Amino acid sequence: MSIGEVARRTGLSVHALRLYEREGLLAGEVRRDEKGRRLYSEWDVEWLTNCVKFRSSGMPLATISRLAQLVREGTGNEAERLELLRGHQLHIEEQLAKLHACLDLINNKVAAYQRHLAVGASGDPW
Amino acid sequence: MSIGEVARRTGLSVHALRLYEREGLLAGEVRRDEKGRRLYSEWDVEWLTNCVKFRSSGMPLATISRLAQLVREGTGNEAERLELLRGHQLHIEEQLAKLHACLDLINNKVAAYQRHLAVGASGDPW
DNA sequence: CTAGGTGCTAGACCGTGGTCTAGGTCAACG
DNA sequence: CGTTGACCTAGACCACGGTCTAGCACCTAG
Repeated sequence: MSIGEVARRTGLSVHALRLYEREGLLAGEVRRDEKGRRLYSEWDVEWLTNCVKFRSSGMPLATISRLAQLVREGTGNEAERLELLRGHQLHIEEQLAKLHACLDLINNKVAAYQRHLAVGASGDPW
Repeated sequence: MSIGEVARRTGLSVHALRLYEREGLLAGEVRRDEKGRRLYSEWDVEWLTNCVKFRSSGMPLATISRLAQLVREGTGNEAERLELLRGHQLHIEEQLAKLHACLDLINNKVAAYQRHLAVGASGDPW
């Protein structure tokens, strides 16, 4: 599968795909054809799809790279992979808490402004 | 209240506080004492606390700045404030969805690795 | 008197995560 | 044959959100 195809399927740009490769995010070597063009496997696309999820939940490239490295190294380091994943689990839970806190704030403000606009209330909700 | 005190209370650095002011994030003018030092009100701290929440939920400085501007301009633009807030509401909901998607992935992987480690199963979960 | 702590401004610097460009190779189309 | 389009590398460039420095002023304590 060509880089363009993978870009379409993952939503990443070809630039980003090359960057990710340079940064070592890919578990599994990227093969090349005779002309030096990258060839991706179905499995690479799955992995990259996971990378996209990690990224969109705030995992830094360096961390994904570390995970990829562990996977590349093969069995024997499962404990470390687990630790890394659990670290990110915590991180996500913190983010969820912050998002909920902000959502509460906004919901209140939105409700206040809606009342304000509907009733023509006086006094600035803010 | 001095900038140092506000830094302590909001968790922002004094550098960040000055940056925020330059970027127009503060609704309400920051007064200065005779010697030119910033004086913050209790209300500024509340506002900044909200800014911190907005930031930690991914609202860009530019957007907070816009909101602050609307608030500074006084009543009459409530509809636009509401629109801005609802935009961010949507944004937060998207983030929540992404976080949950990643959390699902991680939970599965964590469970897989725990089984793997406990049972000494063969085959790499990844 | 002096040292330490706090504050000021202006502006340099930084990490992160990309994006874009230059300059080149190749294959297919018309 | 020329052009178009996909790909390659190396490296420049960018936005964002800060952080830090230089150089200065002031106050307080020792």
